[in-house]
Amino acid sequence: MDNIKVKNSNLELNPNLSTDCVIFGFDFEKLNILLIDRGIGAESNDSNRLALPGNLIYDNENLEMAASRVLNELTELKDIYLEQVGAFGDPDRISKESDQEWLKSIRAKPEARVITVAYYSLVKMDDYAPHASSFAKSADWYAVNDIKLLAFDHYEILQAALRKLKEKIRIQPLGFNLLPEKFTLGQLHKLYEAILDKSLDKRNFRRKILKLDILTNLDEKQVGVPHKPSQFFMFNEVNYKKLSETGFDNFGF
Amino acid sequence: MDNIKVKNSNLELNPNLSTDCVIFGFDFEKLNILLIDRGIGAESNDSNRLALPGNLIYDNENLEMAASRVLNELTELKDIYLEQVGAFGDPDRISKESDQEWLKSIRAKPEARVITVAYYSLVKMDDYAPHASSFAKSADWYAVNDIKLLAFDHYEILQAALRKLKEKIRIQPLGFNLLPEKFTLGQLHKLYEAILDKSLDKRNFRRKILKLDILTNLDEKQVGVPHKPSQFFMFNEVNYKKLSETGFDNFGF
DNA sequence: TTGCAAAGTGTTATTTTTACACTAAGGTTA
DNA sequence: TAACCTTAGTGTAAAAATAACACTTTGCAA
Repeated sequence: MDNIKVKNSNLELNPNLSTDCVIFGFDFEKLNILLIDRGIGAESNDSNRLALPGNLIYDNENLEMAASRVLNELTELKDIYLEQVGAFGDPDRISKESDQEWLKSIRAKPEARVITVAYYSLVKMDDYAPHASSFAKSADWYAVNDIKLLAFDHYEILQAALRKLKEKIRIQPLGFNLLPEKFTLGQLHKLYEAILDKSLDKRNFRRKILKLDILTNLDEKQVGVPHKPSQFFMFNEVNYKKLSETGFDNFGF
Repeated sequence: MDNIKVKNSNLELNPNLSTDCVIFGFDFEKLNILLIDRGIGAESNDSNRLALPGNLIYDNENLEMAASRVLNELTELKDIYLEQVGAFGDPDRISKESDQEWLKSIRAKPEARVITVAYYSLVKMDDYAPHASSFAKSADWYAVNDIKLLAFDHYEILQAALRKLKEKIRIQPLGFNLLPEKFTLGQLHKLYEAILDKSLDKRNFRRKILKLDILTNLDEKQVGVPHKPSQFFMFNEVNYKKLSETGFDNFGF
């Protein structure tokens, strides 16, 4: 780690290339996203203050490394699942006045044309405690569904990431990166509903997810819940990984 | 068009940003790709001579415009279907010796770090007659399955484009951009087999594709073929477009 | 006239999907 | 302590989709 930082700091940040991270987390209720507050604009409810965490890319970094670095600087998490969303490069994507104002405060060449390569990542919310970082005065989780506006073209990037995530869930198992080690089928069910943004029949969901053979029943019950306690499950890492690689043709909720 | 060219020529090509096009065509037998021959390397069968058409991006261009410009310079085709494959940006993606040699002959800063944004496009092969262009001494169609090696990281880009195309065919109708106006069900069948790289049951394919309600039977037969002549079909543009937008959940061959 | 090559056509068994409602367990409350 | 609330957990039947499979037709060529 330290080696890499030293190496990077000796090299130039490329003024034309940046990366932005769409960091998803799940709180057992809804899908959340980690955003930084740029701390400009008067209203505290001005969503334009919020932006995806991101930064310029060093010339010796590959794209995923750069995204991983941004994620790590912000959350101190390592080895996090990352998936490329795509490149976003409209010539005027950073030229809005409020965006330029902010860029001037943090960048050497705020007017340079920048294309950004966006990645989305899935993290366990418990693993992250919000705190500041080099490029963010503050960072926090926000419910995805509450976000209506973001800095730059970040709202568009978020929507693209959501689309990708929804596609992904159709052909690969999902949850390993978003849920704690032990979880209930109800929680997994809620996660799928949150990502797909629609309700799924409980019995059909259970039958289908169990047939995938990626879950291990821990024979351990919830305690202290004011209703029938649920069984805990964990992912069978071997089968989960196998299925991630092969994918499945039909998981068409 | 001319306006755009003039505007572009007044602006700088950004030395850090390029676009590459994976241009697919179908010859009723197999999937083909349009590649340029860099004309270096001794052996004529040295696939390393071949590269995806691509170029640096002007600072006032958005990414799709740039890809569209490259495609248009090469083929003189306009309004072609383009889909982003993603960004490719390993720091050493252009540093291979033979690649550097070529870059020196065509670029001002051959050593600059370049990330490329790749697009794939689907074109009717008949609409294109191979010819040279500003960035290509020669260009020709090659069978996708024969390609084992390309310049830079272009082979990797091709594979990523193929993956995307295969995913796409599962959820959207396809063929409009690859087939002539009139075509037979056999040709459409072969197209699907070529893209998915596996054989599909004839009767099941026909039933499924007809159920989509995107085809119009022209009540017109092939003539001069040494076997039972086939009916010609065309796409029903309205239904095709509608289905492109909604997509379908299951077309899981 | 025979042969060849691709077109065109249905049925059946299997699998997958969808829709749907009640009982069980534990804590909370009146 | 009984009634209540909340989530867990369970099965079936109808409908739809998929998969597997073989023979006849048409036109030209030999």
